[in-house]
Amino acid sequence: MAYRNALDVLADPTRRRVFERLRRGPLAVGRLASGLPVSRPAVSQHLKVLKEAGLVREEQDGTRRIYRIDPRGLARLRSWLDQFWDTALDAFKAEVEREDDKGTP
Amino acid sequence: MAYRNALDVLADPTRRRVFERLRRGPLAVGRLASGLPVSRPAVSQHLKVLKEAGLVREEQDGTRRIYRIDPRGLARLRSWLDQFWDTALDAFKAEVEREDDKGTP
DNA sequence: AAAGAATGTAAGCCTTGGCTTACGGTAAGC
DNA sequence: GCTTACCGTAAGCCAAGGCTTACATTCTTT
Repeated sequence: MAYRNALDVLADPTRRRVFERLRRGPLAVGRLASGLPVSRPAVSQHLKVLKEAGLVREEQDGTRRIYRIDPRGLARLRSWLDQFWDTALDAFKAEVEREDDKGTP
Repeated sequence: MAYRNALDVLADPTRRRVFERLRRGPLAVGRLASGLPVSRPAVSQHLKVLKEAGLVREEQDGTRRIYRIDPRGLARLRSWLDQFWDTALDAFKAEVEREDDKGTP
């Protein structure tokens, strides 16, 4: 799969846990992995995917890599959902009104 | 996998296309499948998953099954993202302010 | 320069799950 | 009642991808 959007990326439970741990602030890979039931390399691979999707940023600090959430990735996901939200809700609303018309002739 | 949330479910591209086609209004399975590059049973399976996740509702009309988006599923996904959005953005904001403090002593 | 710490990468295994074909079931029309 | 339309389900195949172990790399420290 060449391109993975935010939904693809956040689908995996472990990757979601990684992402949710970053919610409280930046973390190094080691500290990130120490609270999860998978190995450190596994976390590293998840971070790579999250980074490619624009959901996290990376910053080097000596021998450590500090990861933090990139709000731009969140914004893209939010806008997708918002757009969906609007049209889907409009359709739903119109549908309900049609049924109301039938109910009260 | 016993329980699948909205993110898991909407991760699959085909399933996302099914869901997005329902955005414009209710559709029967056959019509839904006729615009997609997969077989009708495949669409049927996707609809089952979407239904279990509370993202669509089903209604019988003769021999046809009409599917439509269930706004409640969308609402759950939205609230998850909103909660994430708030805390992640707070952390990001506090972080930027710390760097500003260092920049202008 | 040598050693240690922290992380990314490669290779391989193995489960998950999406797709197809084949089949079963139910409702409408003749 | 028999046929046709429409749909869900079962079984099986196969690619995608997550995990681990082993190794390579880079930076710091002494």
